Amino acid sequence: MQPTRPEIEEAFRRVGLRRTPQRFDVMDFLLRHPVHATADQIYEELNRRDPRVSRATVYNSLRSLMEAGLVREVAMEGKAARFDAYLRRHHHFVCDRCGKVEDVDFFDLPARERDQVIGTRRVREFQVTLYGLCEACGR
Amino acid sequence: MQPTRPEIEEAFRRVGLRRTPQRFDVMDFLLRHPVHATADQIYEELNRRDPRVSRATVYNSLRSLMEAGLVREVAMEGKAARFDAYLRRHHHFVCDRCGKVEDVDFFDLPARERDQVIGTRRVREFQVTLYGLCEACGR
DNA sequence: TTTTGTGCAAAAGGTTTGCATACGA
DNA sequence: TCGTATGCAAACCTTTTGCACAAAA
Repeated sequence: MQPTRPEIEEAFRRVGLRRTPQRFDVMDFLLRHPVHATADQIYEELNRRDPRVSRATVYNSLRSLMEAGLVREVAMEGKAARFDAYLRRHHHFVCDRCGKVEDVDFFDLPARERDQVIGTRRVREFQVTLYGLCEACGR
Repeated sequence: MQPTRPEIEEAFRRVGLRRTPQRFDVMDFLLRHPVHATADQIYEELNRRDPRVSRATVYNSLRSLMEAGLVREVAMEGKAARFDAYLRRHHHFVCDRCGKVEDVDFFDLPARERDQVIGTRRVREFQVTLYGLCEACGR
């Protein structure tokens, strides 16, 4: 989109991604809407603003952004995947009722239990997903 | 299949699920193969043993088992869903290389951090997923 | 100029559904 | 018997792919 968003340009440069308008817009959308949109929601919005944007390109962009580590896919039971700008570590909260996915601040695991449980596996990363009722649904 | 498996019959009775051969076999398969099979893998195996088993019925059975809380769906980024008999709480480990999903023993989260992070949301459950290299791939 | 991305439409999974029939309780 | 599950095939939804053209570095 219009506002230059130097952080995106810088991130693209850092990971060696070409700056195409479509790819830029996908990243921009994810940063502006931290609501874990589906590929289709991203497509609808970008295509409405600029009809040149195709569904395939949204998927392609998401893939390159994921491969570059700037975006993460949040696998959702049964439903379409959701996407998440991943510039800083965090966990997720999924509302049982409205299905919304919210970011929650990162926190670490208790080292003792974790080490006991992982045995000799080499753990690169972990992700905590909490389920329950979000603030709006919970009252 | 053949061996009566009283634990399954009992679980079905407990949650009020009819005992059909197909449904029973799906549950039995998941208990015998704690490898987080896809619906299609379950279908292939059951249909090979008994050609009367259809794909739709495998999906239907998985759905009723999930609704009854006996089975859990493990959402996998990009790929087909995997299914997991969920008679006791546990977490998951996903191998980056071979894609295998392993159960790891349940452990709790540090209460302080968790409460800070969830704020006023009502958390019903949580799930930790660890990523890395499994024992076989790690050396 | 070289390489990579884009758009389109078609294809490929994976999962759900409608309907007549079969089966469990 | 009554109500629910099954099997089949078709429908559906999401995602990927092949190819010719366009744009980035």
